Amino acid sequence: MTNDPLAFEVFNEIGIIDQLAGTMFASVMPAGMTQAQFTVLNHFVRLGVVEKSPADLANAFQLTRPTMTSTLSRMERAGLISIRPDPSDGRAKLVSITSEGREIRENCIAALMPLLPLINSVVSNTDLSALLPALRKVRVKLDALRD
Amino acid sequence: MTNDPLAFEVFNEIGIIDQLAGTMFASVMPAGMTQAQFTVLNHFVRLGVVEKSPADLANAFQLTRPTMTSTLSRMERAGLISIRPDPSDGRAKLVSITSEGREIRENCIAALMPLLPLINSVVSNTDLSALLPALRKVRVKLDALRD
DNA sequence: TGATTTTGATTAGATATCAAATTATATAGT
DNA sequence: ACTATATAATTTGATATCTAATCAAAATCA
Repeated sequence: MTNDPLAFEVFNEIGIIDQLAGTMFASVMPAGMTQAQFTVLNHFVRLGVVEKSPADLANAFQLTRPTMTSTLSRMERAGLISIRPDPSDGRAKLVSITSEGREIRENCIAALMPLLPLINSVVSNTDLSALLPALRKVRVKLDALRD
Repeated sequence: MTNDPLAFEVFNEIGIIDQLAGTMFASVMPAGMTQAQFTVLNHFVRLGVVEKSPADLANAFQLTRPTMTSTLSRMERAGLISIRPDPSDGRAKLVSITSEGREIRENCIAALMPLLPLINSVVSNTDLSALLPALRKVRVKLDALRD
């Protein structure tokens, strides 16, 4: 039936899983919270980042700067982050997470947790454990290709 | 470092790979051609579909009907598909691929092919072969969860 | 039959994403 | 110092995607 090259089939499966996982994610998030915004909040908390420029954030997530501008504007309007001019570079800005942003992120994490038993009920941790290093390997190699 | 549950880490890797693959895909596609549109063209050719309603297509790709309406409109405007009223159901429509759509799809396939040696140069077919059934398994289970 | 519910498609209004173009500030080069 | 180039952010205009709301036609049911 599917006579695609192996790599395309793998990417196809990955695309479908990403879509399914994304739908599960969205279905439990608080109103208005998106994956893009959650990723930014998570970055600040998980890595203990205090301040970072939009350009650095765009690089970290491998998104274009206009995309970051757009997401950050919305997040600032929602009170999740704070943006100030960079005193040492007139072109740049510095983004930081607000305490409200931290709270919202905690809520998101809490909302995500109930998904785990659901996922584990159909996919064993054994399978996931086997998958993780294999996927990492592919990701790293593919990432290195971007040059 | 990353202290996430296994499942989240796996989904995270999958998300990154999907993004990287999507970028590679987009970089070789002819102007204006998107993954969404290519998927529709491919569906008609690969499965030998003659006519199918927008609702059926939306189901096949697990997208909402408004999303299909939007994509199909653009594709019709571009001459890739043809849309006619369903004579047997006054609400429905029937979509089919045009000969121009077939040609464009061939061009896309041809444009995609050079990616293969590039991918194979960093990821072995052995690794991909191992990954495919594992991913399929997860995809199927996750898909079944959608109920 | 007549009213209710379901289904197909669309429109409206979001967010995320990109490429191309613009503006402002820095940096480099001569 | 002055010009040319590079970098940061943004604006514009596109596509894909979603949810909610609308309209029309079909199917169900009372």
